[in-house]
Amino acid sequence: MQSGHDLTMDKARQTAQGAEDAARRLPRDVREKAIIEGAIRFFAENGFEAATRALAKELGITQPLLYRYFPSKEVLIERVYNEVFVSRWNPEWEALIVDRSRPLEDRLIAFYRAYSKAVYDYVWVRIFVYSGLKKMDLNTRYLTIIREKVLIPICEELRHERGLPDTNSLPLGEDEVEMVWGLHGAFFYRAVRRFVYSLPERVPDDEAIANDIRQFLHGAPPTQKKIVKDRAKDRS
Amino acid sequence: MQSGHDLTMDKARQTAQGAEDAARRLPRDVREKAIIEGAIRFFAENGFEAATRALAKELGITQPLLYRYFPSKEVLIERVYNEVFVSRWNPEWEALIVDRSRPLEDRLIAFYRAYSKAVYDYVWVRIFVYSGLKKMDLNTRYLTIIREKVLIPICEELRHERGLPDTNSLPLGEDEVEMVWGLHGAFFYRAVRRFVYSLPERVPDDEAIANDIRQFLHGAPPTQKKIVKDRAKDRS
DNA sequence: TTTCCAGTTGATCAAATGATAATTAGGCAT
DNA sequence: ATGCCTAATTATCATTTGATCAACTGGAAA
Repeated sequence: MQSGHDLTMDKARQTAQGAEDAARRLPRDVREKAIIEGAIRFFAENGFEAATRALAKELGITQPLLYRYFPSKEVLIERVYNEVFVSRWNPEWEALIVDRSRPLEDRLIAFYRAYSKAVYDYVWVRIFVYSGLKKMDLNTRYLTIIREKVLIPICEELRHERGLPDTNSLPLGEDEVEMVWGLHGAFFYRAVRRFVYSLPERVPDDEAIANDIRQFLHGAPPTQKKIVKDRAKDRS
Repeated sequence: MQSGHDLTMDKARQTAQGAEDAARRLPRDVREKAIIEGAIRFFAENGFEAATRALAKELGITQPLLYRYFPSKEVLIERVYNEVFVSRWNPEWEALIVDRSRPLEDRLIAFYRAYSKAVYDYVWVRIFVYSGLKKMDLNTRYLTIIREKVLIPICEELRHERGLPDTNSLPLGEDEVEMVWGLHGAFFYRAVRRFVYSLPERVPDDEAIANDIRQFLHGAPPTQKKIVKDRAKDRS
C-alpha cells in the first residue's frame, strides 16, 4: 500500500501535514498563539485528560515543542481557561438589565441575545462543563457573578415592575432567585443540549430566547406575588 | 506519631481498611455487585478516564481482581451505564402526564417530582454529563425518549387545555416543543448546578419544582397562542 | 560567507496505566 | 482434620503519558 508515496509526499508534507499545516519556524508569539488556540479546540473536544502528543499532532508540531512554550500541561490548561472565560464577559450587559428607560422585556431579550452570542459556543460550553465536573472553583466563581450581576438585578427589576416592595424593605428570598435560575436554566440548557448532547438547533436562537423571556415574564408575576406574600406573612 | 499503632491496627485492618471495608473472599455475585456499585460512585466522581488502580483502592481490593470480574475497563464502564440508566425510567410516568381526570398542573408537578426523585442524584447527573461530553449515543437516545414520552405529550396536553386544534389537524411546531424544553431545562439545570457546579440547594426541590410548573403554565398560553396563530398563517 | 541564536526535532526517562500469569490462601464438603 | 475449589494477591509486561535534553536547522546579523 502507498507504494512510492514517500518520495512525492516528502515535499508536500512540508506545507500540509496532519489536520492543519503549521508553517515551520514561526515567530515565538505567533506559535504561542497557535498552540493556545489549538489547545482550546482540542481540550474542548477531548477533555483535559487528553494526551499532549495528540494535541501536538493536531497542531502539526512535535510534542516536546509544547514544553518550550509552556512549562507544564497544567499551565497550558490554565492559559486555556483564561483565554476562554476572562474576556467573554461584557460589563455593559449589567447596565443593560437595569436601564429603566426601556421595557423590561426588551432589556432581557437584548441581554440574553447578546449573552448567547458569547456563550452559545461549542468551545465555551464544553470547557465550562468539563471544568465544572472537575470541581474547579472557576465555575463557582463564575456562577456567583451570574447570580450577583444578572439574576438578582432581574429579581429587583421584577419587584419594581410589579410595584412590590423593594429589596431594602423586603430582602430577596431564595425562592425568588430560584425562579430566575429557571429562566437562566432554560437558556443555558439549550446550549448544553446542542454542544454536549449533540442535539440539533431546531428553532433559531434569537426566536427561542425571545420566547423564553416572554414566557418568563408572563409566568413570573403570580409565582412572585405568592412568594412575596408568604414571606411577608412569615415575618409577622 | 502513631507509635505502637501497628500491632493494634493489624486486627482492625481486616474489617475496616481504606474507605470501605471489603470483607475478604466474598461470593462471586456479591463481590461483583460491590465492584459495580463502587465503580458507579468512583466514575461519577472522577470521570471515566480515572485509573482502575484508584478504583480498586477505593474498593479495598487489588487492581487485578477487577479483571477477574470484567474482561476490560470498557466492559465495566458499559455495566455502569446500564446499572445507572436502564432501570431508572418508570413507564408509569408516561401515563401520569396524559391522565385527564386530574388538572394538568397537578399531573406535571407529580411527574416532575417523581422524576426528580430518580434524577436529582449525584451519580445520575454526573455520569449523564460525562457520557454526553464523550458523545455516547446513549444520551441522544435518552433525550429522544424524553422528547417523545414527555415533552410532546405535554405539548398535546397544553393544546387541549387551551382549546387549540389537536396535533392531527395542526402538527406540532418545533417552537412549541422548544417551549417545553425550557421547562425541562429549568428542571434539569437545577441538578447540574448542584451536582456539577457544586452550588448549594437553597430552595427545597419539591417547592422549586411546583414553582417551575406553575410559572410555566401561567407563561405558556400567550406564547403558545402566538406560535399556533403564526403557524396557521404560514399554512395559508 | 560565516557566525550565532532561537525555533524545532529525535531520543529518551520515569511514572502511570491497562492487562496477564503465576501464586497464595480462605472456607466448604468430605 | 484434610483436601479441593476458587477468590484474591503478588509480580510483571507492554504501552502510554508528562517531561527533559542534546542535537539539528534555517535565517538574520556581522
